[in-house]
Amino acid sequence: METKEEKKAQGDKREKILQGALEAFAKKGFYNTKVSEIADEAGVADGTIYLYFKNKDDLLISLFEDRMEWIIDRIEAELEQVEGGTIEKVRRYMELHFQLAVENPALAEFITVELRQSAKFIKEYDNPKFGDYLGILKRLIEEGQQDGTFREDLDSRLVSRAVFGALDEVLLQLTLSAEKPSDVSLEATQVSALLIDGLRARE
Amino acid sequence: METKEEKKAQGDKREKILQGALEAFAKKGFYNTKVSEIADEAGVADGTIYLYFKNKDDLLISLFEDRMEWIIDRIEAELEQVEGGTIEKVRRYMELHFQLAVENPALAEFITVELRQSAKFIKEYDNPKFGDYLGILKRLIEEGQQDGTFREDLDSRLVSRAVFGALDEVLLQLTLSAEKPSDVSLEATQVSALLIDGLRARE
Amino acid sequence: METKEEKKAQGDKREKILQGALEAFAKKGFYNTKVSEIADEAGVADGTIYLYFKNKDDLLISLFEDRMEWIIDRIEAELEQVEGGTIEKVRRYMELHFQLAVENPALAEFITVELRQSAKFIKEYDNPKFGDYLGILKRLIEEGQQDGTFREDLDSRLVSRAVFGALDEVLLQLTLSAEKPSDVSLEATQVSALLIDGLRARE
Amino acid sequence: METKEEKKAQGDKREKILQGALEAFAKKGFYNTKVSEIADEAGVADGTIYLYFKNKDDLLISLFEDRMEWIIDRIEAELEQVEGGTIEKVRRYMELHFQLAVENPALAEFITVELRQSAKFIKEYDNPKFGDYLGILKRLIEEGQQDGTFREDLDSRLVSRAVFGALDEVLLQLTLSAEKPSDVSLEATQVSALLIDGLRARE
DNA sequence: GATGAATGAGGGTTCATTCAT
DNA sequence: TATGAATGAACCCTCATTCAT
Repeated sequence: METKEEKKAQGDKREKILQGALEAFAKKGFYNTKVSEIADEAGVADGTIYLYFKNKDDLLISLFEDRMEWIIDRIEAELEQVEGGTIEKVRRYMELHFQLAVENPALAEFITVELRQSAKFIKEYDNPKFGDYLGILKRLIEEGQQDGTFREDLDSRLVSRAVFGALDEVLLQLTLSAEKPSDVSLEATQVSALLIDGLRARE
Repeated sequence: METKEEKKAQGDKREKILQGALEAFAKKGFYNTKVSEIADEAGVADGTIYLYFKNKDDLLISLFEDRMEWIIDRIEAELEQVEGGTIEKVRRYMELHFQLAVENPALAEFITVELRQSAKFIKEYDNPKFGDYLGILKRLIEEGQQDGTFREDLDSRLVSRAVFGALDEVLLQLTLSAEKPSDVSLEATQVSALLIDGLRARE
Repeated sequence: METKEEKKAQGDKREKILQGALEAFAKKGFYNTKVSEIADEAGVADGTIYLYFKNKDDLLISLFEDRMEWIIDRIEAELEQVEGGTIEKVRRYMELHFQLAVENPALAEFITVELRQSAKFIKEYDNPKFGDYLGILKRLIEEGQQDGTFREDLDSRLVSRAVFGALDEVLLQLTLSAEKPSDVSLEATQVSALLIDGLRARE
Repeated sequence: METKEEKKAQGDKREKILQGALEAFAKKGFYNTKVSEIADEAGVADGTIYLYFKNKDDLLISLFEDRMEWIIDRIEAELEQVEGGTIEKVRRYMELHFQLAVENPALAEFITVELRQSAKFIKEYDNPKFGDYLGILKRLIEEGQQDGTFREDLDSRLVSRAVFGALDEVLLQLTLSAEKPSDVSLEATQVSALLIDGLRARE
């Protein structure tokens, strides 16, 4: 029992810091956020952050890893529930992408805005979890190509990128607009329609 | 004559700074670039930058404005040459998007990576030129919807965003990969195929 | 019995900390040594140190006091064994100074390097034990002056300082050199020769 | 003219910082001196220090180099003036050692207290100028050994160390005592007597 | 007593911006 | 205009010390 509680207490503080960082980064961006602001947001002392993370960069990377992992788990769990063919799965994937964003606006802001910067400038970090996330979509597309649902003349890797980009940009726009939407089903439906029809095999 | 030469000389120095900033931002990102590095790259003194720009933020914004304007001019000029219907124009738009990126790799890196950050964190700046650029695409789509080429059930504003996102993400990927591609026609073709087929009206 | 054991246990832990501090200070110097490193070296928790010492300064001072006392006891015990006149005693004093250093290299590094700093910057501490150590030498010199062995035109306090300085500097040099000497009798002999001949009364 | 003035202005600021650092280090020691205190003492902004020195360590090292060089020049110039044999020169060397200390009390405090620490803990710095300073003494001793004035059974390197140690320790004591002496000829004479008689060849 | 996670004041260093030349 | 030395506010991170367990 004791070890479990200790583990939990530790995890709690680490998680509080990650969450504080997420809020802060979403609000002001990585480079405009002071470590002390993260500490404030998390309700810990500045120094405490350095008990759990090597430095500010490491905190950013850890936040990506942690949240992407959570997203991947959620998406994969939901996709398993889907009854229907590949198209239904892809549609659901897109729907979930938007839905998670609406449920977690700070996370959405953080990922849409910071992912690119960090991909490029945090040295020697290639964000494997993001690759995993894209991999889910890539596999769905390949499934569709194999079962004849999707056209075969498109490279699955390239297309998964393009689809992600489309979703991400639309989300960015929603995210940045002053009034945060509580419902994005319209947007989700339209973007799905565009992309799925683009993917569909023609006779 | 004299005024013109002076104007030109001025313009030359201003342009050298903008170009220096572009190179520097592309290489290291806005937040990791020192003003002195921009000055080095431009071959001017640090202080000179402040004769032409209010501050570092203003330099970033001016760079966006200037380069986006240039891109818009190029795209609009090229689109006027296009013979053929809306589909041909949209295809050409996408092609040009990639082509300009290949011809101006620093510019491509700069825009794909920095546009989002700056959109969000440079205070009170809503990047009107970027709106203009998207506007071109939006108008093409609306033309297509009016002449029956494109489906009418999609919001042109939303779709133009999605299309831009798809192009941009694919470009980012190309841009970040170690070996810079000299030819991206394959990628351009595939992404066009996906998106244009998604846009097409069905009978 | 129990109290004695407790006392001993206490003493053991206190001594472990002092020894850990000695090793650490010798290796990296007072200002470059973290309290946590001392704790590591001593095999105790960081907080434990504060049960035995008021703070890091106090630990330094206590270490001086303790080790100087031990040195003084050793020297005095050995000097009592010396058969022969003042000259023999002074020679033995110098010999012992080097010998103790060779036997306790960490202690030698610590004292040669840290004594001066601490003498000056640890507030309100005038290092009485060091005075005691010098006092032994001073008294030997005065004995020699009274019994006619040593010249009387020199101030014993000043000379004891000078002699200590000579020994200390030579030791510092030996201590800092890469290969730690296991035998320093040559150095001891030469320095003795120089200083004792300098002290000797002339007819 | 202009270049010379510029050079001088530059030199002036660098020198002001060195002098400020010297005062500050003498007063509180290297590790207890904040960079901002040095800046205050020098009458410059904190950042200015980093235009002239890489970091705080570099400032310390530069200060050693610069001041030791000055001392060496002074000593060598004075020794050239000495009429008389080796003994007179060694006596003068010792006298100058004390005299320079009295004339430059901050410098004396700095060198007596900080030299050892820095010798050991500033990484990869072996203080060549200090070697030069000792070299002067070593050469004088060797001269004396060759012309028969000094005994030949002592290693000149070792003895020069011992002599320096004796001088340095006596100086430290004078330096640390509350009332700064304006005249140290007594001390100089006594220490000279001790050491020179120790060095002298016997018939 | 013993622990070590948590604290938060403090300091070295950076760098956008200024201004005397 | 152009320069670049100088500025000093800002910030990341360290580490001596505390205290709940």
